[in-house]
Amino acid sequence: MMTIGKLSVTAGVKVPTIRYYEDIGLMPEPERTEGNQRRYVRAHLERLNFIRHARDLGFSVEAIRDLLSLQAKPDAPCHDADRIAAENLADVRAKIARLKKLEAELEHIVSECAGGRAGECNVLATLADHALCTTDHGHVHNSLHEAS
Amino acid sequence: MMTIGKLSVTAGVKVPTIRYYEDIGLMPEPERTEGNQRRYVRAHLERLNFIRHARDLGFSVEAIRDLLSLQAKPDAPCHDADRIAAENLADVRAKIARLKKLEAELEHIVSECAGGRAGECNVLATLADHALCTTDHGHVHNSLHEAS
DNA sequence: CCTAAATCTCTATGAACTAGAGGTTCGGGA
DNA sequence: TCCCGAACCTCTAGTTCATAGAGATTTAGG
Repeated sequence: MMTIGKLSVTAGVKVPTIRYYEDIGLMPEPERTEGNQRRYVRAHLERLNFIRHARDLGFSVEAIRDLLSLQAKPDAPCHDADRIAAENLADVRAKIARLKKLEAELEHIVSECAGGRAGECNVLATLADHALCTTDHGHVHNSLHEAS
Repeated sequence: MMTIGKLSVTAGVKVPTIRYYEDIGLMPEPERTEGNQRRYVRAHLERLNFIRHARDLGFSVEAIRDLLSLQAKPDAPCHDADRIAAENLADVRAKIARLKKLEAELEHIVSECAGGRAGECNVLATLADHALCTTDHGHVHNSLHEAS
């Protein structure tokens, strides 16, 4: 039996957010004390961890709701789970690819600029041109500043 | 010279969102026709592409504003760019790591379940246990369903 | 038993959009 | 040249996913 505060710290989810998740039905209503305070058990912690991880990774609340509801029906769960997983896989891969590009650019910026040579850094031009592009839109001239 | 509709389609950003970006100062006010309609040039498209990519990758509007503002001051821009880059690098790496884990799990789900064997699939138990965990919280028993 | 910390509900704020109402402008065809 | 439907305009309101206070109540340790 743990309080909402303990659950909050353990799962790394803020107290109001836990109550919010209860409101929208992601978390079940826990038992209450005589004085109306929520008391949670380990199962709640695991569910909340699941929700937090999924949110961190960009799943919408709706997707999480789907996922959580699946386990309630043990008949033919695979098909739905498969669909949900497949729907996210391409997206996840695209995100990884773009983040890797971004990582490389950020590394470049940090290592190059940490030296302290200001004025020779074309970081922003680079970023504006290609760093964040997954779709190849060819060689376009950087005119970021012209737009502002 | 393109209309907001053309810009919207080309950049993949909805029309109201473009106007919203203008409101909050991410996009500059473009020229207008006699009849008060916005007309954009290529520079606007590039800037909007930059914004969209950055948003997709999880940068906040504030971070993007920082990045965009840097190029306006050519004096000692490196220091700021460096700081902004460094602030984001760790976060980007963490995101990549977690997404890779998620990718592996999703692949597993898709390949395993695509066979069609319903009822033998422990996808959800797997997810609930460890799939989405970056912080190792040890071997906890899956009791997701007990919480609902 | 007493009190400080934690909890309760409820309402409001925040970011980042998104949608709709009601009116105006644009551009291609008759 | 005029017309009309699509696209545009502003403005307000709603959405999602939280997060922050106000003011009242409960809990637990000394």
